[in-house]
Amino acid sequence: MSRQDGRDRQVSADSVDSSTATILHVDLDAFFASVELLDRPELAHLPVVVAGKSLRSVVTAANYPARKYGVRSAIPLSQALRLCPKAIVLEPHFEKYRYFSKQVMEIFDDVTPLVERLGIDEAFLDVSGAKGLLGSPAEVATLIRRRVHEETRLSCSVGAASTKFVAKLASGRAKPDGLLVVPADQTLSFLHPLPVGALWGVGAITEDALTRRGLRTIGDIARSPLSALQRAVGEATGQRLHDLANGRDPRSVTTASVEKSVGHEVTFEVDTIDADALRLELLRQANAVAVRLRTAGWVGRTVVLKLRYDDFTTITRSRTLAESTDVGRRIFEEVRGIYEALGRHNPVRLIGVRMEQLTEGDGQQLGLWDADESWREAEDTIDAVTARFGRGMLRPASLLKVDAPRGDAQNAHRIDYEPPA
DNA sequence: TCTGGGGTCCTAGGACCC
DNA sequence: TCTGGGGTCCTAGGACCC
Repeated sequence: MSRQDGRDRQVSADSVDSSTATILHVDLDAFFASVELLDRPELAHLPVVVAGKSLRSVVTAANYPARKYGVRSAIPLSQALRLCPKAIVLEPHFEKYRYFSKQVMEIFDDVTPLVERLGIDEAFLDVSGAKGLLGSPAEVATLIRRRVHEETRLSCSVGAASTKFVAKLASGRAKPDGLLVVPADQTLSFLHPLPVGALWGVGAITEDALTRRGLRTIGDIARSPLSALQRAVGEATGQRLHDLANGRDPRSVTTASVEKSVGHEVTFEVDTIDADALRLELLRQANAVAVRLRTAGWVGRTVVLKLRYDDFTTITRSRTLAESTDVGRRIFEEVRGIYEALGRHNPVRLIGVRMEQLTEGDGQQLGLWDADESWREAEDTIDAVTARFGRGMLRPASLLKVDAPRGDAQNAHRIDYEPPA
């Protein structure tokens, strides 16, 4: 194996034969925090976390000085501040992250057409075809790291291996600002000492189930009989863990992915039992989901309502429609029906709407800025208005002004209405 | 000051059909 | 009168990932 880090950028990548490690996993270091610090370089050596304003927010990113205190992504902000009271809290700016993500992904696209994006800040690259033009995988990785730093001032870490899973583990071990190459013939010696929690798909609960059976390292999993593993964690997971632990990962780097669902959810600042407020939120989310469906040219057939109560118990209820839809009003009616069928409620902490069973639209709907589509938006807005001010107080149609010039996406659903006197 | 928001995948039970 | 097995669809919940 060969490790390269920020102090030692050019040296060790050449010291090992990387020709079998043709899959790269590139991961930006502490991405959200690093982007924020581009504008606030004077804070870079201080503990910084990125988190929303809400009292109920969680840490979405922590820089390395903050991690020294045990602050990590996904822990509640309140806990982070207990661990590190001096931490500086910055609000997230997702537009900026998308911008930098695009810059970085374009560098990847320059290197190989085989790029598989994984969220906003990481990707797999198959560089087996780059050998002639750009050099060995280690050389390609070094090139990527240099370009990312030169063009964005962000640092990233790269793992190079013969499979996706090992490449991802390697990038994690290379962090921050490093490169780790694991040649194919060193895969098992790299994997087997690692704890089971390092396996893809093993979180806290599965880790517990495995360690209770005396399986502590990936090597233990590799040597465990498949059937015993499957009894412990289920058929599919058992098979997958057994394969990964033995260095088998058949997944190739794939560029296209098909979305299976779209949804929105929100956690309230304060738990609520106000049925009107909940309905209004459902309407807002149903519309937002519908807009995303139409923008993508999809329709969905299964409507899912998600509720989390004040005691954190979470339920989902779904209904499958006879016909797929991309109309906010239709989604709202269904989800409202599901909600009302539930009867009485404890205080609600979170509410969400999701559409599943997505397929391509039939082409009848010409887009957001089609006049008919805009009228659907108008109808949804009428519902929002009447939900807020009460039915019978409005003659909605006469109060609405729909501004939707054909083909003008910007104004497509800007709908003005006059609130009641 | 306990626990976000976007998702994917898997399991298990029941209905229903052949 | 009692009872197969396979396959698909639907629903609910939960683990996990970024």
